[in-house]
This record gives sequence, structure tokens and C-alpha cells, in this order.
Amino acid sequence: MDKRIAKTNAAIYAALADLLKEKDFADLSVEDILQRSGVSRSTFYAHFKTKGDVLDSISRNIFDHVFSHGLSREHSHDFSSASIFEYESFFTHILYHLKDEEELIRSILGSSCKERFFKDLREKMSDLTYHSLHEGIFARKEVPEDFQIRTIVESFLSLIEYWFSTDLAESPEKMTSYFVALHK
Amino acid sequence: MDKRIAKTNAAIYAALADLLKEKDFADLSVEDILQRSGVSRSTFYAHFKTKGDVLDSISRNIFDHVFSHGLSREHSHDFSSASIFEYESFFTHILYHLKDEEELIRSILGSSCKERFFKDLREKMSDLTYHSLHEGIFARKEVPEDFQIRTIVESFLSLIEYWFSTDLAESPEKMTSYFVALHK
DNA sequence: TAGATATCGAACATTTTGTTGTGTTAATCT
DNA sequence: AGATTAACACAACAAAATGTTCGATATCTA
Repeated sequence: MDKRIAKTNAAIYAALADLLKEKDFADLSVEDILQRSGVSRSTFYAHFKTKGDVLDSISRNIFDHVFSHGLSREHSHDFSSASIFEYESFFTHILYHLKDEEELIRSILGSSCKERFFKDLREKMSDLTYHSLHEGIFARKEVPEDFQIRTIVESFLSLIEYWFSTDLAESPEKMTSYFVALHK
Repeated sequence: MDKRIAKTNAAIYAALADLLKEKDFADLSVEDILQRSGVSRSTFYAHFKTKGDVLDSISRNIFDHVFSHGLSREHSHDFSSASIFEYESFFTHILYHLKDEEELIRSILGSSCKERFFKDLREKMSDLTYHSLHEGIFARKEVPEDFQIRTIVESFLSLIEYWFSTDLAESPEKMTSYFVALHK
């Protein structure tokens, strides 16, 4: 990939991350990003349509990384042999990645772009949970599967929010055990 | 209250609700609201600072209504005598109210203002759940109380989203039973 | 090194935001 | 019912943000 593009993207990503420490996503403008990043207007619009585009891009970068490291080695790609242990260790795995991005994630959790940022993770977690339910993990026949999946995924998002609200006090392993305790 | 104010507020609320059927909250401007409502710019800014203010106002109207009807008669104000039955019937009660606002809620669930709109409900549900946990309902000692409250509240929000995704197919009572099944 | 292309910077039209002032209309209060 | 009060529309405005276009310059890739 062209070094120039990589540099510009990095500058824009950093600028947005920086701005999110100061103000809500809804209150910041493309103009702010231009000034903070030093990237020119025309260059910005050559890459992104809106600030939302930038956020999506950051989100994709992070979660692609999270889901590529991990799934292939530690976890089976097809879930034919999925177990509760793999499901659990995958949660732990995600939490470690989020810890690596602590500052950014903290800003996002405090901003109105939370929902949008976690869209990718939500979808991937839904797939994962769907397969796990079919392996019998957490499955409860009394409620519609769709609803149970939503609830479990949302619960994991809650776990993340709670974890950050405690300043990452407990280990990822411990947090995962809390999660499992509520759904087993 | 002054009839004129009531009228302009109603016009602005209706305009926003109408616009949300067409575009995302993030993509609509105060300008749009002015044109759609027929309210003049100066009048708008006499009442609201931003479009977010309007949303907050709509949200407050709905949830004040939800929490005033219901809590005083059907439910005890102090939760000293709270029971699982009261907790459940309260969920049902909320769902009925949301059904009354079906069109609006549907628009909001499909828009980026979801989080903001449900802020009030989240807080009130958290209080309610806090008290219920202290009555022993749903309580699990293995996990931090804060986390459990978050999870239960988020789970209720998931229930709402799921319910609307099915076009309100099941009755509020049935939906509540699903909810309880996941947490008992 | 040569060619391709990403960037800059500046200019520009357009939209949106938020404020202010004046006259008119409609509600409230007694 | 009449006087007072306050909300409203309209218009004008400055400031900020959006989004596009251009040619010149710098930097990458092959």
C-alpha cells in the first residue's frame, strides 16, 4: 500500500481519536479533523465522505484485527467442534484486544458513536453466538433463538462497558467468568 | 400552559418524528425541522438549542408519562414490598406504552439516536432493577451488582428491539415471560 | 529514472447555524 | 371585555461547515 495513503489515514485516525477525548462525536466537525490532523480538505474528501466514514474505518481496522488473530489458531474456523471453553476463551481474547486500545475505547464508550463503532463487533458476536447456541451452549428452548442471541451479545457489550467503568480493574479471565455466571 | 407553545412544540415534535421515517437523525438538520414544521427559526431557537434537545424533550414526555401512570397505583412507590409479580407487570406496562407509540419508536430504533432516546428509560430501569435485586429477585451473588444491573437493563432494551423486529407479533405479557425466562 | 498519483493550498458556491430586531397576533389575567 | 403580556413570523445577518474543483508540487512504485 502507498506510504502516503497510510500516513494520511493514520493522521486522520489519530486526530479523531484525539478529538473524542475532548468532545462528543456528534459535536465535532470534519473541519476539526482537518485542523487537528493537518490533512487538507481535498485530501480528506478523497478518502472519506463523512466523519462517520472515518469512524467506520477505525472500527473495521480494530475488529478485523481482533477476529483474524485468534479465530484461525486458537479457535476452529468452522464451529463444528466449538465448546464452552472455546467460546469463553474467545471473549477473553477480545477483551485483551480492547485493553490494547484502552484510551480509544474509553473515549468511544463516552461518546454518542458507541453504537456505530461496535456495529461490526455486534454482528460478528451474533454469528459466533448463533453457532454456540446450536452447540447447546447457553441454549434455552423456552425463548426465541433470535432474542436469546441479541440478549447474550448485548450482555457482552454490557460487560465491556462495566469493565471500562471499573478502569479495567479485573482481568479479562475474571470478567469472562462473570459473563458466564449470568448465562449458564 | 400557553396554547401557542403547545402548538409549536407539537409541530416540531411531529416534524422530527416525520423526518426520522426518511433519514437518520445524524443526517437531518434544524433547517429540515424548520421547513417541515413551518415554525420560524427564531421561534425554534427560543425553545431548543439543538435537534438533540428536541429529541430529549420527546423522550422525556414519553417516559414521564410511562412512569407516572403505573408506579403510583399498580406499583408501590417505595419498593419495600416489591415482588417478582410487580416487577414483571411493570415491564408489561412499559411495553404497552411503547406499543402506543409504535411508529415513532420504530423510527428511533432504526436511527442513530436510539441510545440518546432511551437514556431516561435506562436510568429509571436501573433504579427499579437495583431495588428488585435487593428484594432478592434475580440476585446472583457471584457477580458484581453493578454489572448485573447493567446486564438486566440492557437485556430489557434488547427485548424491546427484538419485539419491534417481529412487528410486535407477541403480546407484552408473552414478551415479559421471555425476559424472565432468561434471568430467573 | 520515468510515470503515476497522492497531497496541498486556494478558491469557490452552498448549506447550516445561531443571533437580533421589529411589528403582529393571540393568549392570559383581572 | 379590555389591558397586558408574551409568542410568533419575517427578514437580515455573520459565522461556520460542507463539499467540489483546480493546478502545482512532492512522493511513491515499478
